Amino acid sequence: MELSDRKKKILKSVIDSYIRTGEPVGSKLLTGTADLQVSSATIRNEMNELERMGYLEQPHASAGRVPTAEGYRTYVNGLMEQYLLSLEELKVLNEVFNYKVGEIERLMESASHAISEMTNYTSFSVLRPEGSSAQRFETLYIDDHSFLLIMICTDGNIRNRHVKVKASVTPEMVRAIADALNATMSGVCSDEVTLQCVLEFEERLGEYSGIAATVLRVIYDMLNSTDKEKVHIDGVTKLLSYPEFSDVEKAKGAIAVLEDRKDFAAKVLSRSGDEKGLTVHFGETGGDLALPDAGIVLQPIIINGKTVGAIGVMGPKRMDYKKVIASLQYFVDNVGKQFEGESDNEQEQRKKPE
Amino acid sequence: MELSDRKKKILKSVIDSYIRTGEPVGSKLLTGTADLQVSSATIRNEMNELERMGYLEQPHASAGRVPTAEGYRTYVNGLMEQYLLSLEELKVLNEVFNYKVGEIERLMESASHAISEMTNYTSFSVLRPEGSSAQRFETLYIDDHSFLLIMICTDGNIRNRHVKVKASVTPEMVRAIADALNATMSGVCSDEVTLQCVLEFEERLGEYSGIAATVLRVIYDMLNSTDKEKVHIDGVTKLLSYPEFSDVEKAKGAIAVLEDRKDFAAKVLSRSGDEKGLTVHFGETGGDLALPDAGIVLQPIIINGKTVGAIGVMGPKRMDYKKVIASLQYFVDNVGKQFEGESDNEQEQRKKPE
DNA sequence: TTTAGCACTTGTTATCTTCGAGTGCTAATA
DNA sequence: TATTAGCACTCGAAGATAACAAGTGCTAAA
Repeated sequence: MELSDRKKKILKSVIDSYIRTGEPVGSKLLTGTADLQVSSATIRNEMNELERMGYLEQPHASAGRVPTAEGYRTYVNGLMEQYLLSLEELKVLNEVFNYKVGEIERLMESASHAISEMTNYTSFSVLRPEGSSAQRFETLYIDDHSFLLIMICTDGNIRNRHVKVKASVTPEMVRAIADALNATMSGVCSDEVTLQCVLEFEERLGEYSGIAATVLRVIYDMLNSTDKEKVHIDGVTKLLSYPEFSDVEKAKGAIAVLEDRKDFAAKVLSRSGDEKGLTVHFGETGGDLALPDAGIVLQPIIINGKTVGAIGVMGPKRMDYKKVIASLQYFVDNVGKQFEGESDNEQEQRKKPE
Repeated sequence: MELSDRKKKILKSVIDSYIRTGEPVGSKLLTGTADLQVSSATIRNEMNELERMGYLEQPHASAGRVPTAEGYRTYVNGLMEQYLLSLEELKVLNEVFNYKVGEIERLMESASHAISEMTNYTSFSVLRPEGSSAQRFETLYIDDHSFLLIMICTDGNIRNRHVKVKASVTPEMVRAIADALNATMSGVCSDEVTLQCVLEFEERLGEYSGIAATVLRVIYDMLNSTDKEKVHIDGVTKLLSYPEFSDVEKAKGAIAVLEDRKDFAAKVLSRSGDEKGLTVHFGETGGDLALPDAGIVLQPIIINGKTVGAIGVMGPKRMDYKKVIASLQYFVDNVGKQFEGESDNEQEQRKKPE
């Protein structure tokens, strides 16, 4: 059923007010608001209908109205006005782009921090695990007792480790290690490292085989760490400032969801895989991201058609969606600009917003 | 003033009980406890004295006694018995050593996680910023559009970045970059990069100078990120389970201290610099680590005489110090074994605890 | 269709009481 | 002299009660 113009106006006013104060809003409060030139009684009637239609509800019989999940949904999908980021806010966000060059991971962490600060909600960023396998290995001689072991993955990502050993190493030895690795281990991922690989690797090392065990350990660790979700969380305490979380149990519930990083990352990423754009999850209706008292806004980060992760905000259900959405969208738009087209740093430095 | 044996026994019993239940403990409760064969009246008298001596206090006139900071201090410094880690617990901790080879950073993070799980308190690990300057640069050609830029610091640490550029790169170009960097930038730290350096670097790049801006940006970022404290926090929600933090404001206070990572790291590290061993901070008396309701146990991590960071636990003031201390000490002892003597992996793999 | 008026509902807040745990003190006891 | 039983006292926690305020739905009039 379509909402009349007046109903829309009232619904919007109720939600705006509720977002601002957190108090259930009554008919009298709305009387002067907006361009509603009607009495409180009329508003009461309308609110009554809005309640029966499922957009509002009463916490208890003699309180004002509070938006339902459905109410929030229609609010977000059209009722709310657009939020224009202030110059101050733009400056903060742009600084993120100025100082974090190239690396999406730290760029997202910084952005997450900035967004948490400017919205005053908890924010998070999640990076999709790589899951790719090793394509090529390189080594770099550092000094008598250490060398750098570099793994170049099939997807272009790079992992490396500084390997320190008791025995003294030489540039030739380090080169031999790279050769042996490339001969035996290229293209494998962590569960494909068979005993045969290992033995062959040792054999190929020849006179240097004494170091094989150490190298294999490091390799094993590198292969495994590639496919680990990276979750960054910012501003947890902010959540605790809102009255909806003044009950510790509720606060614990919300924070626990974030703290179980592995599980949280899985949920966020599966959701970001399905949806290409920003999604909003209110309370219980968030599916696997269900949280009775919190709302979550989730923005997948897609670069060159690949979902590389997501960034988002968690706040009370009544959070300032327009501001949160504007911030996230500004970020993702600029990330796009910066990384699209074979991720070029140099060119983008000129284009980047001032 | 020395405490009589009986006073010690009573003080210990009070604290043991308070740690267990969180309730102020009264004289009657202690009657049957331990080997105290005296009436509640006698205990009352003793407790009265212990209060006047500053070891106990009453939350209000008609409640039981609660330990003061001084009480906890004497408890920790001798009254409490030693906690023996269970086989289960040893296994969990040892697994940390088994799976994280070599890299102190992730080893500490994993240990922090394990310790949080087994003690049920919040834990954290802090890494001292390096602050060293670049000694030498290396580059490694990856593909047409990217190369690896490696910075070897004066203290032996290594930072590196995968630099992606639009223009196509060649192995020779990449080599030229390394040479130019080594000629102009070795030995500098971030605030010593002068305009002169920059210009000279560009000049030395010669025909490749088009890439200078990108490289400099990355270098600048690397130089700065070296001296960033790394703080890892685990099990924040655990704190919220204790009644002393059932007031959100108190919980917020405690968590906020952890969340202001920069500030927290500074405090932890300054404290870890002064003290060589494990320290315990109770409530207000923690100096700069002051927290009205929380206790902190802090264990510096010292490798080859250098304080590289610290690991610690935060819980309610009445936390199970013996267990926390035992866990932290076990960890630090084994870290010592693993990394002492020019940090050798290979040798230690045999020694490491099973 | 709108509105003024009113009875009704219900959470909030404050006040008061009761209850119980625990104390300190005194006087008796070993 | 050290210990203990007994008791009056204190003070917070928990519960009951009442006053209050906010907000509603409904009715009847405009």
